Amino acid sequence: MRIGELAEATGTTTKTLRFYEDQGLLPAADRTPSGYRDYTPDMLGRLDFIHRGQAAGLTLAQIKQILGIRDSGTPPCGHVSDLLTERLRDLDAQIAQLVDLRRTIAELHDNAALAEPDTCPPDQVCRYL
Amino acid sequence: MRIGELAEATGTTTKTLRFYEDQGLLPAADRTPSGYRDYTPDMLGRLDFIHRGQAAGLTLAQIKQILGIRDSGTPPCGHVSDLLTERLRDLDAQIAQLVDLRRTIAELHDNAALAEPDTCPPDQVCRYL
DNA sequence: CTGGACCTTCCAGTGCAGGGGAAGGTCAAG
DNA sequence: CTTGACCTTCCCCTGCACTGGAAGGTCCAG
Repeated sequence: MRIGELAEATGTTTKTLRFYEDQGLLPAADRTPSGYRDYTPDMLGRLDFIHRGQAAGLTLAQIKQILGIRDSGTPPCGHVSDLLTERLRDLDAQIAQLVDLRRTIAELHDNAALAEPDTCPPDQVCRYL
Repeated sequence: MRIGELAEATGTTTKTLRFYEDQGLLPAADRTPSGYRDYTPDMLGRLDFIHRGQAAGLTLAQIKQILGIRDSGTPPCGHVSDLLTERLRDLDAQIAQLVDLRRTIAELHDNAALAEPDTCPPDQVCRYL
């Protein structure tokens, strides 16, 4: 299977596939006599895993690490579980921060609704922010 | 006031102040005879505004726009209010998306807790993701 | 044998908000 | 008179995940 076919089958681009190979997420592909990359069908599952990892908010570096564990012959499930735990912690922190920010902005916005722009002192630029 | 003093007074760095000047957020500063930047105290308020804008999640480009309105002699309050409205919309969308993702990841993580790694099919890399 | 679709490598740029560090000028204290 | 802290401009680097484009090779249909 050539790179264009694999790209289409997995909903990505040839550029991205070469980039993944370069970054070590995909093994160096076999080549046809003329130098074209020639992929085996198991790349479909690997690409799918990469997409699932991205959907879960993992970085390519983290996904690469998981793939490395799998490639070394060990089921990476334990590490995946750890990463998911970490991801949950990060998400909770991130959500809390955004909710906080939302509250702050809502207050500012409420104040701005009562605005008397002409009384806004220029040295503060705008007092509603 | 020299650039180092202004940086310290506003809790930033000289690098950042030169960068802001370069990006048009700060007007080109006056110079001493020897070429040093010489700031007037009203930069304190301007820098403070920039920090408030950043704390509200505005980009430097948006802050620059507001400053431009103020510099043209108009109170920018109306535009600020619009930006805050937009920011609220974006934050709501972003929070909803993260909460969604959190739920998905929590499910994956719960599944992973019941993991039997040895039954995890290699072609999927890890089925708990 | 020519055109077009596909493939190759390599280099550079995107957005965001700065940071690092070199090479050199300036100022006040000791 | 020198030391050290400060200032100047300049250009490149960071992280993240790609994307664009140039220059050239390959494959197949007409």
